[in-house]
Amino acid sequence: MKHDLRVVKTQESLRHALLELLKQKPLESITVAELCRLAKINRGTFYSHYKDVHEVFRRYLEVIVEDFRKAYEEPYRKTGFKIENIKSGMIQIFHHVKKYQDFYQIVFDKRIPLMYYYLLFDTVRSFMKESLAQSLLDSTYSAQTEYLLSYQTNAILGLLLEWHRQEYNTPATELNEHLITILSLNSPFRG
Amino acid sequence: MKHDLRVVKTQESLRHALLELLKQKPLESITVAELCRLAKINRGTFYSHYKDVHEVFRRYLEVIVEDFRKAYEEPYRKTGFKIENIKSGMIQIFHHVKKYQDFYQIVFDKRIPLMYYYLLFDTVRSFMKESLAQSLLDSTYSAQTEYLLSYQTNAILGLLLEWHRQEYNTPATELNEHLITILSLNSPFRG
DNA sequence: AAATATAATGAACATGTGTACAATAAAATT
DNA sequence: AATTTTATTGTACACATGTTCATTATATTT
Repeated sequence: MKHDLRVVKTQESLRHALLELLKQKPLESITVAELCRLAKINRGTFYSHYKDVHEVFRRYLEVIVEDFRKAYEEPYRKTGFKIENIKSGMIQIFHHVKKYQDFYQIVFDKRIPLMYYYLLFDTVRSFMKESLAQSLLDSTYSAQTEYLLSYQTNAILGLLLEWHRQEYNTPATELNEHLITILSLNSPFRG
Repeated sequence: MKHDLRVVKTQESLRHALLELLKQKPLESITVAELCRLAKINRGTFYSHYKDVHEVFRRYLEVIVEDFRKAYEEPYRKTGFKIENIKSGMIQIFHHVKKYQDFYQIVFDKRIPLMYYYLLFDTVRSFMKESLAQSLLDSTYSAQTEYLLSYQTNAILGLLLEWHRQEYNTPATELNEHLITILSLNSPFRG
């Protein structure tokens, strides 16, 4: 009774229908009704699984964001958490975003709720926090640190935001260089 | 025929009704129908002025964001655009946000479209860009600069985001100090 | 295979959305 | 003050939302 086949079938149908509709129209204009029509799922059934169309998208996005986390982690792994030794070629996040450009275009769309942005934000921030905890003494950790973390996290997301505005035309490799340059100017965690 | 009194009356009624409803419930749950009922405005009339409830809020918020811009400008004015001489007491943005906390709580709510965030972002970024243009040679300006601007702009907004998560409990004066400390670590525009 | 559990369906209901249009009311213009 | 202009109203319509509940279908368990 763990994975009822009927439930699996229903959710797969809905997810598949959503991806199909996203090829045709923006997420914000997709209604529960048409999603159910296409998926051949009763609307009442939909509501027993999801609150709204966003929830279908969010569950799918969570898988992608997990991949984002891994991409973000990469330079930390490569440098053995000596992040000051980072090299441009180690950066994977921009390649990741480019790979899932269709999704990030939705995430950064002005009509879309902040919720997805926060999903990214939390992912980056929690990883940054962990890696900072390793390299910092407990005594130096303060309320200041929380703000510094959010400052730095959001700065990184600012690059993605700008990329989005440039319609993802800048090559990922160029963004890698930009990030390295910025990081060499801004080194908040040094000393 | 510039300012038809009927139009003014209608828009004032709707704005007043919105502020009234916001005392009771989140923006996302306010419907056009109930807004019109409270404002005693025909629903058809509503649609001849606004696309949706968000548009009523957005127009109101634009006034507040203009005040935000002035608050952001303050240290630049006080230092005569020698921003490296900034002192904690010159910073006004956090006082501004605290003053309009009720609105910023909405802007940063996870259910709210990114559009309002972009309103803030664009305000900060365009000002930063102007003030940077003054202190920079034309030749040093490049695509890199666009990314650096978005990086720095979003970093500042990261502080507001963290403040929101801390439910605005941190005193504004403490945030001033945090910002000064961070800026003294991060000085991307020096030299 | 039969019994049991439960997910999915279909129908209904009150309310909201977005649009259209003729009738009315209230402005601005003369 | 009379005329013209136009904003607002009332009504209607097709469709969407979110919920409820009895019925049916299809899993899982025995």
